Amino acid sequence: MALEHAILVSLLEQPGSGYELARRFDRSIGRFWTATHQQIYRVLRRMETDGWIAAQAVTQDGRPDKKVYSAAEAGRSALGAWLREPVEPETVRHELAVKIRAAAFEDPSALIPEVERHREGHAALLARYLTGEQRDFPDPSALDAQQQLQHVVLRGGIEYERMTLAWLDDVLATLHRLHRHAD
Amino acid sequence: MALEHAILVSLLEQPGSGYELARRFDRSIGRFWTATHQQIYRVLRRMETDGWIAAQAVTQDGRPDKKVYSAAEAGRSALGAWLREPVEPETVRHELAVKIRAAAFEDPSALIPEVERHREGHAALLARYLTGEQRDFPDPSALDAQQQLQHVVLRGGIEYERMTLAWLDDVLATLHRLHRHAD
DNA sequence: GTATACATGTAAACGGTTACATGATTCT
DNA sequence: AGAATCATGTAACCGTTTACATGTATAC
Repeated sequence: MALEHAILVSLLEQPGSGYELARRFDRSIGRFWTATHQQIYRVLRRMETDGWIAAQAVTQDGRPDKKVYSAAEAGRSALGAWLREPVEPETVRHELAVKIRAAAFEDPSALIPEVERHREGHAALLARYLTGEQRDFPDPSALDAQQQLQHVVLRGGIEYERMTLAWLDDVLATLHRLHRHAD
Repeated sequence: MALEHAILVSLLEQPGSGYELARRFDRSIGRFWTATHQQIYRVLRRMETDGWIAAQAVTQDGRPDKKVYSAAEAGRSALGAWLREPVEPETVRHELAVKIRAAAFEDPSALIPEVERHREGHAALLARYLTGEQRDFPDPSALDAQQQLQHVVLRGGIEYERMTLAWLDDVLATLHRLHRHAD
């Protein structure tokens, strides 16, 4: 389980409320770990009970009050212990790949719009990553350790999207070829 | 959920028992969808109840009897309906990326052996994919539709591993650079 | 007036993981 | 004698998803 640890990293980078964390998980952290607000609130309560994080109530006017969490010493050392544990190989769940193999038993060209929609999504994501890279890391030679590590993770996302786009083009070419030969 | 559909695809490609399916999920199908035998047996029973698959008892001597499942008409049409549904974007769970960002709050060089172990795993997987490609698709111009679709999915796996290897080299270079500057 | 953003929760259902269980056969 | 392969299952637990719930404030 890494949701606790992803939350710890986010709170170490910047303290925040459950709501703010949920928004971060929709954006930067969500690139490599997704979570809904329900999960986040539940885990935050457990982490507070365990002393990994500390909450501070912040009253706001014009807006609901919020609880701002920050990482506590116990959380920091738990993160360190987790870092030294070996990573289990990630379990793969690639629905589109299942569909592509399933297409052999239906009309393969019916998948073309689906794959094109996927392709557009990945192209849009790549564009957002590249914009974010220029905004957040304009001068790669002037980054501290934290930023360099954030940047290398972002580069991974960028390369993943590039590879995926090229592969989806390959998939589309294959589907079109099968379509032509089915005529 | 796609486990049902992954099982259907596998049974359409080749009927088999729960045990045989579990082995396939450890190999070819496991490239893009993982499942343990417990999950598989549970889902097979549900699918049989729903009429998606049909079982045939096969008595063997020298070995335990087995139930060989094959896809039924209802399963085939369920697969077709699923194919026409839009794919939800996959939820990402990339534990190593969380660790890399977490490394900013610990000694980053402590992650180096971990990343190297990961790198070796991906290199070994790439080698297996390439061997499998040569064995199963020696002549890409002489493939039927089913094989072409299997091949394009395998090419996706190969490109994913290549990209990951290059990225892990990038990560290692970053960690080494941080280590040198920390001296 | 309607939609969106802010802010936090409960409850139920589902899917996946881990541990345990059984029993025969073949290979070393 | 012990390990690995074949073959199928139960039970408990945990994490994730989805639906429901509430209420204020701001923007259009």
